Amino acid sequence: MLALLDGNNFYVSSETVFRPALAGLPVVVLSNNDGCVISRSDAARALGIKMGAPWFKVSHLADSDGLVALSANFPLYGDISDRMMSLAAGLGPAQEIYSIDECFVSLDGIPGDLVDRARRVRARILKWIGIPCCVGIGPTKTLAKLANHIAKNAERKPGSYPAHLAQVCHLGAMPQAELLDLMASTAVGEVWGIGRRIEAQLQEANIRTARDLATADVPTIRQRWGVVLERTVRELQGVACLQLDEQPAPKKEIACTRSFGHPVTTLPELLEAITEFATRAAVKLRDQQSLANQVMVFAHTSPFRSGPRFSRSCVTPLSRPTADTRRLVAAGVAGMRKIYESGYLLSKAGVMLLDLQDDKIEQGALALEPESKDQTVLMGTLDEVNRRYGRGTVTVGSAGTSNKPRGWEMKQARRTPAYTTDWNDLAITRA
DNA sequence: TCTGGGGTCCTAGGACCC
DNA sequence: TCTGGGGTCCTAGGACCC
Repeated sequence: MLALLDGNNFYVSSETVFRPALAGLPVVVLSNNDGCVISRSDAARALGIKMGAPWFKVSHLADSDGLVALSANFPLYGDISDRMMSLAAGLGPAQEIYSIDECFVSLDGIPGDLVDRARRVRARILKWIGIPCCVGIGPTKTLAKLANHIAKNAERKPGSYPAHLAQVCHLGAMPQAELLDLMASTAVGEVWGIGRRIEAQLQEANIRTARDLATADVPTIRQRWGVVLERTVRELQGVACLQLDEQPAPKKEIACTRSFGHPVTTLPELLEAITEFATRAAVKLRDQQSLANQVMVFAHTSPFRSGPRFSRSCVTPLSRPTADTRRLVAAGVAGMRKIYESGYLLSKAGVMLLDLQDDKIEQGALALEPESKDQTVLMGTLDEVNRRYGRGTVTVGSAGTSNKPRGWEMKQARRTPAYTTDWNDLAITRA
C-alpha cells in the first residue's frame, strides 16, 4: 500500500505560516516577474482564478475583492518543504519525494489502522510546521493520487465526495462497488497522467469518468493510445506499474530559462542573460556531480503577441565533458552569437546542459591534467563562497557583458503586494 | 503594458548497417 | 529494369507532470 501526501496550496500556505493574517483571504503567489498565478488559496480559487492565469488578467480582483498577490519566494518554500518531508517520512519505511509539495510513502509492513496513522502525521505537520495537507492511500501510485484528489475535494467542495473521506482517503480498504462509485464521480481528466489532449480524445471515445477508464478494454487503449495510457488503466485496476523511487536518478539535462521582464533586443543584453543562466545551470550541474557534453541555448519572441516571430536554438558540443562555469558560459555565449539576429523583441531565453555524465567516470582520465584539477578546486571554492555569502557574490564574466543593473530581469516594481502586514497586530492593511 | 520554469517519457521517421 | 528484411541509433516533437 502507498500513501501520497501533499501540502494544500503549498506556496500560499507557506507564506501564510509567516503571515498568519493572510489566512482565509484570497491570496495568490505569482511566478517569476509576477507573470502568472502559480498557487492560490481556497478563497482565491473561489474567485474563479485559474492556475496559470496571467496576473494582468486577474489583477483587477485586488481592488474589487481584496485579492492579495505575492511574488514567489522559492528558498522559503524549499525550506518548508524539507521540514514537511521529514515528518511525512514518518508514515512508512520508504519515501519518494516527488515534487516540492508532495511525496509517496510506502506503507508496507505498517500494522494497524492506516487512516488513523495518516491523520496523526497530518495533524503533526499542521501543528509543527503550519502546513495543512491531505493524504491519499491506495495500492498503486495512480490510485493513491486519486485518493488524494478525493481527500482534497471532499474537504474543499463539500458534496463532491462523501465527507468522511476529507483530508485522508483510503481507497485500498473499501468494497469494489464503493470504489467504482467514487471513480464514477471523478472526471477522467482528474486521473494522474490524463492531460487536456488525451482527455478530449477519451471524451470522444465516450470515456468520461475514472470509472470508464478503469473498466476500458486494455488492448484497445494500448492500440490507440500506447503504453503510457495502458499503464494508467492497469494502475487504476490496482496493478502496480510504477514503482516507488527512493533515490531518483541524476538529471539527464539541466536547464535555466527565464521570461524577460521587458523585451530584449540587443546582443549584449542577451549575452548577459545567457551568462547568468549558464552560471546557475553550472551550479546545479556540480551539485549533482555531473559533467556536460553539450550546451544548448535558445531565444524566442513572445508567442502571445503579434509582430515578427523569432525562435532559434543552438547546440554547442564541448571538446570534453566539463562542469567549469567558464567553459559552459563560453559555449553558451558562442552559441547565442551564432543564432542572434537584431530586430526582434525577445521575450524569453535559456540555457540547457545536455548529454550529462557522472563526473567520477572522467576523474581518472583527467587526473593527469593539472588544469582540470585547478578547475575543480576553483569551482568548488566559487560554490562555497556563493553558498556562504549569497548567490552572485563571485561570478564569471563573459565578453560583451558588464556588471550594470540587469534590465532583462525585472519588469519593474510590481513586486509590492497590494497589502502589507502590520507586524504588531498581524492585521492586513492596505498599502 | 502585462502570459512560469524545469523536468520526463514515448513515438515516429530517417539514417545506417548487415 | 529488377531492388528484402530486420535491427539499432538518433532526433524532433508531442504529451504529460508539478
